[in-house]
Amino acid sequence: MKNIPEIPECKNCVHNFKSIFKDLSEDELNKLSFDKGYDKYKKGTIIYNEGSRMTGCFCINQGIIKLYKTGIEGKEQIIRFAKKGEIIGYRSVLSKETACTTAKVLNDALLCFIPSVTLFELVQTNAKFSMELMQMTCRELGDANSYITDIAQKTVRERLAEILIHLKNEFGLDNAGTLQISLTREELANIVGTATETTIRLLSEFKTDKLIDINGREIKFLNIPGLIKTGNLYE
Amino acid sequence: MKNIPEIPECKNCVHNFKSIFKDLSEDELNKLSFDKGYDKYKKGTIIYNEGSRMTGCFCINQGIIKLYKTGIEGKEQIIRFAKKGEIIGYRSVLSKETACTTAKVLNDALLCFIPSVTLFELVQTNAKFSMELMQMTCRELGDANSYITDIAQKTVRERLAEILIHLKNEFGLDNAGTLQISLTREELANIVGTATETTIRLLSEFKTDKLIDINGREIKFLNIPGLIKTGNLYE
DNA sequence: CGCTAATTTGAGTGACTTCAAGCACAGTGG
DNA sequence: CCACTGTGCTTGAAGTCACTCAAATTAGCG
Repeated sequence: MKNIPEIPECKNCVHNFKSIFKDLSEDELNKLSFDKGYDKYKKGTIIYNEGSRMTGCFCINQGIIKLYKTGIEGKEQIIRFAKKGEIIGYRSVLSKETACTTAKVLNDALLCFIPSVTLFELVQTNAKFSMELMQMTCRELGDANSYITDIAQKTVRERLAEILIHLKNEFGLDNAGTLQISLTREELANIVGTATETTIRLLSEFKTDKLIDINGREIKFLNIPGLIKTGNLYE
Repeated sequence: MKNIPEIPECKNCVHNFKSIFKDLSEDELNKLSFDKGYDKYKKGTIIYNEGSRMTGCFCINQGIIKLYKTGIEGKEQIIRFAKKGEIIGYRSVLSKETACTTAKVLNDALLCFIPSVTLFELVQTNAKFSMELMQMTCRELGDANSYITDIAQKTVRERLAEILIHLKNEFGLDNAGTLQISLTREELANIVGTATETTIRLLSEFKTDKLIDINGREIKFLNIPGLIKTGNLYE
């Protein structure tokens, strides 16, 4: 199991996706490459735990990471997923609090580790980067506030439809319309904030209503406007 | 209605509470004072609406502001309250998005208006201030994530107890143990994310259980550890 | 080794319970 | 007098429990 690819150079990586590091100078990118760690993580590995002190944040080079909080009686509440090009753990590093979520590998991942000092240095010296980071946080905060409203006011049915649309926007569909992230029913339930059985029943209903088609964990989108309507979105 | 007090000097105001502007230099504080607007707002006034473009943010010199989103069928979801020394609207200014909440005056308020350019200038030139602002946002994001988990997993009863404790920490009690913010049952319901009737019933139950005492809108805390337990907090 | 047997994990269903929303209406007090 | 509070009653959405079934893993063993 020792075929970790060569450590990627930040300056090559950064421009492939609209990375948070896109405003860094050549020198800063080189320094970042020099400072950072790099490792492979298998599915199911915990990258960091809720409540642990962070020594840096992670940039995802490959794979999908699930970020969740552990609530009453150990039930997980999924806060978000992070994919290629996104960074995780930055919130806790910046606020100097302990991690507010647990990060677990959903799809085998390659992660770069950016030490706290390096991140702070960049924030202090590069105002554009700092601004970019701030804006990302603000956007995330806006999303969180929206989700609070939804979870407080919408029915489970509406929320499930909404989450499906959200996952589509985040991870996309293949040519056949199949969602490009594979989640168990339980995970789906833990995003929506409901019981696994309820999620199963509602997915069946959506299938009956010809909104989606299901093949195991594959979810194929048949009627996107219908889902949007079911989720009470954009109104 | 023209007895607006003299416009407060930022340099005098900033040190009274742990303001976000505490790291500004004398010059920067003077410039801030010079740039800013100042006005009195009566209870019920809308300061800005969800979806509107922001031209600046507001710093609260006096009063309490209610920040809420409007959900399905106009039902309001209260996101937070802001009081003396806190700033509102900054998220939308920084992220250059439209306002994600509506801001309404709960208790007659005196607000300073900080134009966007002034805020951006400070962020660009004062790394310490920028850092402080970022940390505030990160903390708020952490809180939002926690609340998502609570609202998704806890019962209404637990959430109501939790909110009462939270309001206590935010607004304090007087000597008699009475909560120093006055909310209608409906507003309380709109924080918790439940129906007004349910809130009324639960408050009565809390009273029966000797956790609180109620006199109209006055809520007196009788058994704080009991409330903490009811809210499933710190476990 | 290869091929069952045993165990685990996830998906799906049905029956039952319960929490909380919704509706209607009666006070009440600023 | 209108907005807010409070109460009773009903209904429904969603949670819980208890299973079955299928597929995937792991163990066992000749």
